[in-house]
Amino acid sequence: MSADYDPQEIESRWQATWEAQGVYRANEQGGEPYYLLEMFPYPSGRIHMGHVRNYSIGDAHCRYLRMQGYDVLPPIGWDAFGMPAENAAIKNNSHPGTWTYANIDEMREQLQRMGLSYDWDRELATCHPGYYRWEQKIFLEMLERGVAYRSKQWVNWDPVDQTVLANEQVVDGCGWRSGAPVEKRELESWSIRITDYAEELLEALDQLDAWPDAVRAMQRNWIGRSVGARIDFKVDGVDDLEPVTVFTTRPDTLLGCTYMALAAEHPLALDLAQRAGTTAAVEAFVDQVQAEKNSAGHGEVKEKKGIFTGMYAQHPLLDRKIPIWIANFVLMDYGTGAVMSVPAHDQRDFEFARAYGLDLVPVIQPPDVDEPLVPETMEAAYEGGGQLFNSPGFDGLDYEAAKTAISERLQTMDRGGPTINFRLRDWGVSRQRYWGCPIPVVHCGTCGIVPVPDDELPVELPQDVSFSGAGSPLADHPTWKHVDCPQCGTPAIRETDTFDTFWESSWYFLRYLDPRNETLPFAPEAVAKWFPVNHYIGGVEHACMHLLYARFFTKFLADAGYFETREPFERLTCQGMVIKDGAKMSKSKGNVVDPNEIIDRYGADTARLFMLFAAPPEKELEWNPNGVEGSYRFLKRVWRLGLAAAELPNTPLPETLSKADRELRRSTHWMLKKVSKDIEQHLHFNTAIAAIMEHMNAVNASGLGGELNVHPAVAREAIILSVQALAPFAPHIADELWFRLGGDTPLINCDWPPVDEEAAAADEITIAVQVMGKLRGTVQVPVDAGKDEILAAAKADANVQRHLEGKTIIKEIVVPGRLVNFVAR
RNA sequence: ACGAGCGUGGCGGAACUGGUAGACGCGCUGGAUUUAGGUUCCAGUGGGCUUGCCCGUGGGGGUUCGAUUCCCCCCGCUCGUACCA
Repeated sequence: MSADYDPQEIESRWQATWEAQGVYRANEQGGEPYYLLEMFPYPSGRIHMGHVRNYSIGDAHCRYLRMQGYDVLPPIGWDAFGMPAENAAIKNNSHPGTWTYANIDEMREQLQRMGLSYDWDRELATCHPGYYRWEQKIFLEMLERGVAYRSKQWVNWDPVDQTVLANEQVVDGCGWRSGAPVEKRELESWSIRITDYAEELLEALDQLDAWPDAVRAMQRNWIGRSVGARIDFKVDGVDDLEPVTVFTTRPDTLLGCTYMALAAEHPLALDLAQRAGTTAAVEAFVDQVQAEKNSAGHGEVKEKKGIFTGMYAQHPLLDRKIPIWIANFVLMDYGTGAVMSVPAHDQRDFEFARAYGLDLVPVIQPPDVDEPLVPETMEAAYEGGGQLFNSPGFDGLDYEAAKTAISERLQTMDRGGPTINFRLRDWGVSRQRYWGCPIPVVHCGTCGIVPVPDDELPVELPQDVSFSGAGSPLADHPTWKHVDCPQCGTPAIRETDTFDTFWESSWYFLRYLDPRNETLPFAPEAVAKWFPVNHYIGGVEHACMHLLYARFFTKFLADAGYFETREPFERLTCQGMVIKDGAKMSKSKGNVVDPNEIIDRYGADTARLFMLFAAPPEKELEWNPNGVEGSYRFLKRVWRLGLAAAELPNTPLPETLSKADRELRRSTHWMLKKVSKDIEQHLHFNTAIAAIMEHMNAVNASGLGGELNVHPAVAREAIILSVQALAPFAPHIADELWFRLGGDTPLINCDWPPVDEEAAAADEITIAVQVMGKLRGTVQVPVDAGKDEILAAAKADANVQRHLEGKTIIKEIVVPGRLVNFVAR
C-alpha cells in the first residue's frame, strides 16, 4: 500500500467489496423504510455531467440516511424506449434494441465507476416485455374505465420524428426532441382523460409542501383553471345545427357582445360558410391561417385578421343579431375554439372590432369615471370592474354579482351556465413509431375496438422489422398487424401505434418496488412498505410533463383499486443544470466535459465532492476545472492526515484536556453537528463540506503528521469523525481510511456518530460591541456570562470607551451570545 | 404581458427566527521547501484613506438601537407560459 493517494486503486477495490457484500440491497437493513428515487436515465450511450450531479446528490442523501439507520431503497433503471434508438437503427441498419442494450451496458459500467449505492437487483429497462406488459394492462384498465379513448382530432405532428406529440411536448412551436416546427394534422388517435383529474391535480398541489414552489407554480399555470360561464349561441335562421358554445370568464359583459369569432379549425367554420355561400373566401382564409401557423410556429405580434362567414348568431339575452367571424387569434386548443366578442371590454376584441368596423357596446362603467363610456371615443377596451349599464335586466349590478346573475339566468334558460375551464388538454398518447410499447388493442371490422385479452399480454414488438425512416415500421410490417379478432375470430388488424414514451416513466417508480413480479405489476405488500416515494430528485425540465403524468397515473391507479396513495412523490428536489462558461453543456457549443475523463484523472470521489461542494443542489453549477483541482487537493490532504492519524497510538481520551485539546474537540464536534444539520434541513451539502474543510484546517494546525500539539486520542477522534462525516460525499476514500483507522464494517452500514454536545460547546465566546449600531470592538466572555458581566466587559473595551466619551447611554441592548449595542447621545 | 425566482469580492458561493457581511473553495500576492516545473506548507487578499475610521450585499425610500434579511417603488437577469377569451 503506497503512501500516495491513489483514487483509482482505492475506488475499484471498494466498489468490488461493496458489491460482494451486497451493502446496497434494500429490505435487508431493518429500520424505517425510505424510498429515495432519482429520475432514471435515457440510455443515450454515455452519462453526462447532469447525471453525475443528479446521482451524486441522491447518493449522498442515501448514504447519510443509511448511516441514520433507515432502510433505504435506491433503485436505478433505464427509460429505454424512444426515438434516438430508432434513428440509430435507421442509420446503422440494425435493431433499436441492440443499440439500446449496448448503451445500457456501457452506462451501467459508468455509473458503477462512480460508486453509487444502487440496488442493482432491481434494475429494469422499460423496453423489456416483462416491464411493458404491465403498462399495457394498465392501459386496458383505463380503456375499461373510459379514461382512455380514441378520437379524431387536431394533433401536433412532428415532421422529423414522423409522429404525434402531446401539447406538453411542443416547446415554442417545435418538437421537444427533434426541434422541428410542429404541424397541425387531423388524425385518429388515442387520448387519456387526464382532464378528468385536472381539479385534483391542481388542488393537491397545495398539499405538496416539500415540492419547490416553482414547480408547483408551473403545474398550476399549466393546468390553468378559470372560472366562468359556458354560453350557447344559436345560429340565426338555421334549425339543423347545434348552437355555437363559447367559454368566457366575463359573463358580466355578455350584453356588450357584438360579434363572435371562431378559430380557423373550428368544425363549424366551413359549414357556416357553405350555408352563407362564402365558402371560397373562407376556405382561402382558413388555409392562410393554417399556413401561417405551420411556418411561423409562434408568431407573437401577429396582426389580427378575420373574415365574416356571412352567418349570424342570436344573442341569448337580447334581440340582437351577432355576426359570426373567423379570426386568426382564436385558439382551437383553448376553451371551445369560439369566443363571444365584447370589444368594449376586451382588448383583443377591441382591436379586431376597430380593424373591421364592428360595433362597440360598453356595458361596464369604471367606478372612478363620471361620464358613461362612449364607443366612439374609447381608445382601448376597459377590462376592469364596475357597475353594469346598457344591460337590460342587470343594470346597476356590480360586475362580480352580474357574473353570477347572468350565468344563472342562462342556466335557467338552458342556454349555458356557470362552468370551470381548464387549459390542460387530454393527453394524446399515440405515436406512429416502432421503438415504444404497443397499444394493446385490435381493430375488428365487426366488433370495433377490442382489447387484447389478459392472457395474450404482452403484445410484443416484432423483432424482424425494417426501417425506412418514413412511416410507422409497425404499420409497414408485412404480417405483425394481422391477427384474428379476440372476440369473433374474424381477421382483424392490430393497433400499430405505440405509446408516448412518457407512458413508461409514469409508473416505473412502482415497478421498482417489485420488479420481477410475473403475475402483478407490483405486489400490494411492496407498495405498502415503500410507497409513496419519500424523496425524488431530478431536473426541472419535467415539471409539466413527466411529473404531471406520474401524478395522474398514481391517481388513476388509486381509483382502480391498486392502493390508497394519491400522490407519488412526497418531497421533490430539482437540481440545477451543470453549465460551463455560462452556458449549458452541449455538443454544439463544444463545452462538454466528459465525466469519464474526470474520473480517470481524479477519481469518482473528487468528481462527486466537487459536484456537491460547488453549489447547493437546486442552483446552477458552473463547471470549474480549478475547483475540481481544489476538491482533489482537499482529498489528498484528508488522505495525508488520515494516514498520519492511523500511525498514532489508539488510546482513550485523557481525563484532563489541554486548551488545545478542548479547541480541537470543539472543532470536531461542531463540524459533525453542522454536517448533520445542513444535510437534514436543506440538503445543503456545499456548506456541510465546507464545514469539514474548515475542521480539517484546524486538524492540520494541530501538527498531525509532525509535531503534534494535542493528545493523540484527540487527533484520532478529529480524523475519525471527519472520515465518517465525509462518507456520504466521498465514500471510497472514507472507507479506506476508516479501515486503516481500525474500522471493520463499511461506513454505509455504520451508525452516524453522535455529537458530544459538551465538547462542541465553547467555553468562551466572542461578543460584538456596537455603539449606535456600528461595530466598535469585540470582547471575549465566558459562555455562561450574565448580562452584567457582558456589559462590563463591553464598556471596558478601549475603542468602545472612546466612542462613548462625552455621551450618555440611553439604552443598552444585549443579545445573548451575539452582541451588545449601546445607544448613546 | 402574466407567473415564479434571482441580484453579495476578480469567480463559485456563506450568513440561523433581523444581530460582527464575505464561512469554505477557486483565483491572485508574498514567503518557505524544490535544480526547475509540479506538489506541499505558511502569511495576506471587498474598496478607500489620514491605521481606526469612512464606504460597501442592483438603485431609491421606509420600519428598527441594528437590515443581505422585513415593507414600498424602480432597474437588471434567468426560467416557465404565452392572443388562455
